[in-house]
Amino acid sequence: MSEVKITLPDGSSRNYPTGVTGMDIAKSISEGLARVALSIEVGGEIWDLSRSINKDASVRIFTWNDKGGKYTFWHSSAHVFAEALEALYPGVKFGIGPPIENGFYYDVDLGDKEFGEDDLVKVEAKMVELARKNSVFVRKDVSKATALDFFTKKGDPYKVELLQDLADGSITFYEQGNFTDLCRGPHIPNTGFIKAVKLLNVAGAYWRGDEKNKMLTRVYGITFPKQKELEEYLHMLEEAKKRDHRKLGKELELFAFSEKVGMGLPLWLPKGTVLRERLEQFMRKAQIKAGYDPVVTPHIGSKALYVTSGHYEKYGKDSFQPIHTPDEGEEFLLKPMNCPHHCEIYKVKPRSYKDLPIRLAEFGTVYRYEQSGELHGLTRVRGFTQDDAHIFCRPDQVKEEFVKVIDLVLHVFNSLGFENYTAQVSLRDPTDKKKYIGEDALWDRAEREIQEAADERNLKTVAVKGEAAFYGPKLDFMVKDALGRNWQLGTIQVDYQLPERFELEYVGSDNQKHRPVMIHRAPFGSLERFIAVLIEHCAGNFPIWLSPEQVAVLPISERFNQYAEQVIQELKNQDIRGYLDDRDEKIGRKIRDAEVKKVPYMLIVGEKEATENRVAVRKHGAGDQGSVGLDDFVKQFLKEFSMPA
RNA sequence: GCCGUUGUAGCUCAGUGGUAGAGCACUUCCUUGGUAAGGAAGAGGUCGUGAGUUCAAUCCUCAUCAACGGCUCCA
Repeated sequence: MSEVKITLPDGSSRNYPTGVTGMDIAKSISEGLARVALSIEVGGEIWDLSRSINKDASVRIFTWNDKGGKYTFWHSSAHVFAEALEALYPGVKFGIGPPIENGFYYDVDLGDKEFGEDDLVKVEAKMVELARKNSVFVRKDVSKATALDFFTKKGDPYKVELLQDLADGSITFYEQGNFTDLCRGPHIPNTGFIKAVKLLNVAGAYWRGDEKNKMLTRVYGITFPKQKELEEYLHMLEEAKKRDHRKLGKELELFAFSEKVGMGLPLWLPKGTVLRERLEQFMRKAQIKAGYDPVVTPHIGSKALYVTSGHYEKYGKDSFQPIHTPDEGEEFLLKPMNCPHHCEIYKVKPRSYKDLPIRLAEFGTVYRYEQSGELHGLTRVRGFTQDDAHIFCRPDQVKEEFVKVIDLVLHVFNSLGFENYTAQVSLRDPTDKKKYIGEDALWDRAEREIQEAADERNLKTVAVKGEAAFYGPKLDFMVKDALGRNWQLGTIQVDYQLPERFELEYVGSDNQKHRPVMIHRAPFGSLERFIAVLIEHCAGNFPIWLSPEQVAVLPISERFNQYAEQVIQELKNQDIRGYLDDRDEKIGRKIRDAEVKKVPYMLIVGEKEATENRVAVRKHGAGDQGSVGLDDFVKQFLKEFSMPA
């Protein structure tokens, strides 16, 4: 009998009879493993445990504790969802139903049926019922003709469409209970592993992600092998919602929106403004150190400016519409980006190669007419301020400048404790060249330079096609929000197009005219989005150098208000931000209110403190810290909590 | 922009085909209290907006605006 050599993750290997299954291997390792095994990775592919292995391979058995195991589990859950849906609503047509980071979704076409909350509950119950049947997932190789015939007869046009793109010989069906689906697999051994089911929400999604196609109903769900894990997950979601910047922004009085002002146009309240201005100061300082020159440009610019830049052609009809003046035919646009203005600053005088790089920085407020459905708290707004700068440099300086910007971005992230970011190299979509301007050679060069610069700083990057700006590729720093959604914060872009369009020049050492290269960069991205993500990261407990209110002075009774005034005045003299709570309330109440407002330090003053010029220190979330002299407190505070350099 | 859900006091939310309620916040008074909510009284709402059905609409219908969850988009 022939044998196959199976190598396990620990490097050990064993021989098994040819045709051994993952389940056989699991059992041979331990009965315990066999009971919890969900799928198996064979030579880099994830397989069903029941599939025969016919050649030597490295394997890894997945359980619920592995990402691959969860993936398999949720993929199978999507099939059970589909089975339940079909049982309850015969005639439903199915799109695709993949596993995702947390759970799965299935896109379905329910015809005219409205699918709401009640339906979710019904389908959930049905799923649990079906899962209990311990139906086995059976894999079948089918020919394309058979598959097409099956789904045509069943009346599943979306599956038929999917099949048309698949090659004959590579098509598999999976069947469990009364449900058969076109599926590459793999699946868990049987439905009985699925013990807890929650359908989370209903959404619309265009078929194949194309807005020209029909919109299907997308149902999101998640399943677990234990009820308790589902409860923990739902609890975790609730906790995450408490950190939502929209909730905290309201509670901590940082920003607000007004229907009258207009959607997507944030109003910065006094406390939010302090936070914002602190961040600006921090960035200004860092930029001065890095050789940037601050500039200021107007909020509008004539249409000609954007025709030159190419933005008008690209976004003109999807922007806020032109502002007209009493002069016939004169048009201005609200500025949607700062680059064209900065190009004009570059052009105010002839530049020599010795002047480069020129780094023009501006906290530029821009306005973009985002689609109404896209607006989202502070992370996607119609008016926002970029910590923008444009570096005009010689071609031979691009990489060095790019690397310096990477350092600046990392400095910002480190100073604010952002550790879990993804550095994404955003490239062109090679299949859709119409979306971009400029010659291929320049694009290739820019894409190469970005990757080289990232490599130079040992930045772990992921390359994503189709995410470039229309004028050039980018290096984007992506950070997740409280609910796991990805947002782009910092961005660095190499641009050979705008210098061309604006006919920017410098005189080289050869006394000839040359084109500079432009690097667009914004380490925060936008103040708005950055603050949103910052709020969610620290759950409103800001680093103290950023806190809108750093210290609350709480007199024990009105008798000590006068001393408290002295304390708060001294703090203000030392640039420490704080407030005096001189309300006619008990100290317990004042403390509670300050704790709820997440004020980092509370200074409690009464008889003892007033006579000895001391303060009783209480730290947010940590309680009483004992009493110190006011001067010592101030000294220590300034030492510990000044803005990072 | 598209699909779905929601819209009641400053905030969080009850509630009803016969023009509304709670808690917190707010105002006043009492209280002067030592580390997470002292007590009392009061004020506050065209029930998102517009139209329709009805003797009567906050509630039913339609439209519209906004927010929320997604999709598409994101200079």
